[in-house]
Amino acid sequence: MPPHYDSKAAVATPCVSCPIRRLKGFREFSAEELKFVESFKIGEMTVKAGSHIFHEGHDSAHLYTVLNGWVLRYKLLESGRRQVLNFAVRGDFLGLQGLIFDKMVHSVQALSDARLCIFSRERVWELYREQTGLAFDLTWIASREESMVADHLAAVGQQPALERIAYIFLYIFNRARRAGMLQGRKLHVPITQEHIADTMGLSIVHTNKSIRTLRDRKLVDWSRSTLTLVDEEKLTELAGFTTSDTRPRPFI
Amino acid sequence: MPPHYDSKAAVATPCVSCPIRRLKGFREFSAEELKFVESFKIGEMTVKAGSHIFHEGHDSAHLYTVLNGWVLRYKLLESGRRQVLNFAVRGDFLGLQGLIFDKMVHSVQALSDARLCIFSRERVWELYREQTGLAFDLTWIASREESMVADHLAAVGQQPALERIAYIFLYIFNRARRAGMLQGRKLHVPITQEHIADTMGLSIVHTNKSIRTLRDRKLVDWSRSTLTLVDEEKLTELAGFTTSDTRPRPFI
DNA sequence: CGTTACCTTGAATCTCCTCAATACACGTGG
DNA sequence: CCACGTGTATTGAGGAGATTCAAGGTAACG
Repeated sequence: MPPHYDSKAAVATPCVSCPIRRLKGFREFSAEELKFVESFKIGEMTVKAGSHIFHEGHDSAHLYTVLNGWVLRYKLLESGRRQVLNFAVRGDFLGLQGLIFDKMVHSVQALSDARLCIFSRERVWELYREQTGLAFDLTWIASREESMVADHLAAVGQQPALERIAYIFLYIFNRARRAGMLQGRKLHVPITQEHIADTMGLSIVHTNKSIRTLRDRKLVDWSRSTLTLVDEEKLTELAGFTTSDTRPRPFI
Repeated sequence: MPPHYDSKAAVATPCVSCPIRRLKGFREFSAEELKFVESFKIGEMTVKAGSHIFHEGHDSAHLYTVLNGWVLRYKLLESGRRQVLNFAVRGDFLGLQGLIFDKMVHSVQALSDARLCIFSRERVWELYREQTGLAFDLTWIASREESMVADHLAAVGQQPALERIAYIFLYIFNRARRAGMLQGRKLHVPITQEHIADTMGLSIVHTNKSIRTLRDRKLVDWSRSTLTLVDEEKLTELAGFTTSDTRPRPFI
């Protein structure tokens, strides 16, 4: 089940001038690393909003880095319910689990139109052999991903609804902030209340009522897919804890 | 806050005759890898039941592999509530996050008296430089850990209490099975109902009532720290899904 | 201008939680 | 050997929080 390749794909950017590298918080690459990544990169592709990049249970020949857009990682249960595991943004790596386990253990879907960088799965071995720093980056990425999912688990398992919503809003906002995706204090996200509900283990109805409470208390605003943190401090206090995203060290 | 070293520590086993390597499901090591791991290993230690191996927020000079015993990884929230992230058994690696983030993002505690293999954190760089296979193993370990936490998240976020308990019992049993820790169809575990509750985001009382229901339905038995799967098939069906532990490929 | 996707709100219900009390096993010290 | 404390398991009762059901409402799009 190959992903949908956009025929109108723009010309791929060379890694040297990759916009992600310029974002602060992303580590420097050596000239040698940059050269390797350039050869490691197969190309770029654009996926349409709603289309799937990986299907749970299937394998994939490729690995991706998100260049633009919002991406969803989720699991479907036999009951038909969906657990959202995480949201991916610019700079996030996709498909590591497919590489490790030979098949994906969750699905990955584009929430918005998204542009992805494509990497060769075969050459990963070369990467491990020749690029120690990049190999460590892959471990870093996997470990950080675990840390984020663990934070979500703590929120879902131990916090009441209002605190959970506060937590996930903060989380989404902070991730977008680091990826340079904010419009001032506002953030436009293609995330619905149903996504929030499926992330935090709540019903849509209760999620909606909780969001309304947060709005009434003037902590956040949420309208037309735009998230505004009105009072970030109080929201942080309410959430109880935040994913402390120390120094990111992404793949591209 | 250094871990508690047991003065009565037995002599460390050479890696060549490591009992874990003989367990099926663990990958073979090349002679070269074995030699490296031997030099990578600092020693062994025994920790007492209840003592901490890592504290959230602190760093550590060492990495560990569990040789024997049960280990708990958990997070404490500001509200005082605890989220158990996972249980570690023989062959599981501890402290990777401390290596990656310079500090632990969760705490690690021995549930029983446990014997650990100690590795040098400094020499990890050497590992990445010279031992491609072992470097990949570390990524594998991080990725698998994420996958397990993601499964727990799906259960906690989307399943009712009874299904959650069924899930975690199956999970614990399967992990113990792969580690060769079963006594026939029984498993002696130093896990309390409170641990189960804090893993699955339930109160102790409701956890107890759910376990009772499972016992009444003759699916499991739980008495004196001994877990028996009376009807594994029905339990699996009830749980809805299980962590499909493909080919383990641990560190030692 | 009708369809679709998403958001919103009220009402009834139920799952799960807290409180409270008791029981049981185990280890320690008198 | 028994009394006592501690940690764990058990059970009932009442209530809070979250769910489901049901019915709109609103914005976007062809």
